[in-house]
Amino acid sequence: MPGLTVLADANSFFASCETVFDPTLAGKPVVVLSNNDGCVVARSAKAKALGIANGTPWFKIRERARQDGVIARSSNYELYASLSARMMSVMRTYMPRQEIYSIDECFLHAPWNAARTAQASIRMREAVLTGVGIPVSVGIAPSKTLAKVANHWAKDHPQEHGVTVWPRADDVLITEALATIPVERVWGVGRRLTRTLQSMGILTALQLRDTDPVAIRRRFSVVLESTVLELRGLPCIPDQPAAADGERTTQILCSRMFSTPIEGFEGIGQALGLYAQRACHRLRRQHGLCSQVHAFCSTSPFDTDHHYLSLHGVSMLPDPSDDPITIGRAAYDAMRPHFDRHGRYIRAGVMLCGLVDADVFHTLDGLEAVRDDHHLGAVLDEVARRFGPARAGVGYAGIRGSGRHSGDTGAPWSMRRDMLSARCTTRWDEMAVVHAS
DNA sequence: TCTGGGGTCCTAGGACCC
DNA sequence: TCTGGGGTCCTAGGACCC
Repeated sequence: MPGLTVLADANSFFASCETVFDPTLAGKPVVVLSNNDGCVVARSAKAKALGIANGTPWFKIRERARQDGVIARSSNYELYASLSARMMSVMRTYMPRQEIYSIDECFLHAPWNAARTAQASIRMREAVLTGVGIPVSVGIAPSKTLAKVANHWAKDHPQEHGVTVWPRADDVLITEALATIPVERVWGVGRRLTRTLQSMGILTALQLRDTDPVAIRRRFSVVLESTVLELRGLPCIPDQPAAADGERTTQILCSRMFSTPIEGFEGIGQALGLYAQRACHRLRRQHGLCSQVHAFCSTSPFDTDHHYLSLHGVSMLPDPSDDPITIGRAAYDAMRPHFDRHGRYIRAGVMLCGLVDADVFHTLDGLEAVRDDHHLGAVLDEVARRFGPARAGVGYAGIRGSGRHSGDTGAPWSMRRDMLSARCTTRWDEMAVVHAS
């Protein structure tokens, strides 16, 4: 139906979240680090201006960054998820349909003309800024891909005041803008495609838009063909099914890097047990059962003194299950026969596949799921609901270290987050304190 | 010393069927 | 013994996203 696609995307979301409850960070170079304080995953505008790239390992730039006055924070996903939910709920009061695309961005459908859509977007942006404290940028266009490009344009051009409106794909101004945008900044064009496209002489978003879509489909795929059509203003990418509570995924993955390497199967077994229980918790939350449990672990690809090892095993469950003990044991059994005791492992993970709907499955005659007869999963879920995540579990999942974050088991390999901010919006004892004088 | 953690979709190719 | 064309389903792997 007629109307425009609106993409609202927070500016430097994680860094902005850190600033909401610590206003002393405003206007300063702030970076947020990945788990184990490994890489930079978000930068404030000032940090970007210092030339810090996303994905940079923190240990490589730490000294220099300190000299430059950069403030680093460990990632505080509990805080970010809470502020994301507030931001999304404010925005959906301004437009009739919202598709939450990631923690910091959503598509909105505006069934109006350009002027009215722009007005609503400006008000929406103001409401999020004053009500939640997060600055967002808005791109408005006939298709999602073009709205994404418009959103980048809004972020890169302060004179747009955070809202870029591109109502007609064939407008000469838009054509001129696309000519200045490198092809790798187009949504759906990653590193590999960029290289191939460049070798064909396609360097800008405009050149991609003006390439024959049929040729693109033959040479690449229907996905990239859609990208070309979307750049021409033809919407091809449908909304994902509503992101309601209990939404189903097709696989569940829980994996982590360790703060120090693990040698030997005992430690790997502990980690697999912990990750299996977290995956299992997510499985029950979406009312699913799984029929395959994958376990994997690997050594560091950066350790040139040792052979790189990447081990992977699968257990097929005789009957689909959501029981933490069954799934934990399956992860352990999947890895055991493949394990190489000579490795120094820095990562392990558990993936649940072959997911089926628990409510549908148990109605099938003659097929009995192994459904957590002892209700251990349900008890663990209730403990988590009342007291927060990771308060109780089997084996290492039931052990708490002295650190505040929920990933800390106290094991030597447990995740490190040395610069964690307070979870102001989800923990009574970490609420922000304001002094008046 | 120290390099994240989730997901989705598409395609090619093999197995199997008529 | 030899042999066609076309379809479906499944899986592994690749590419992408934030």
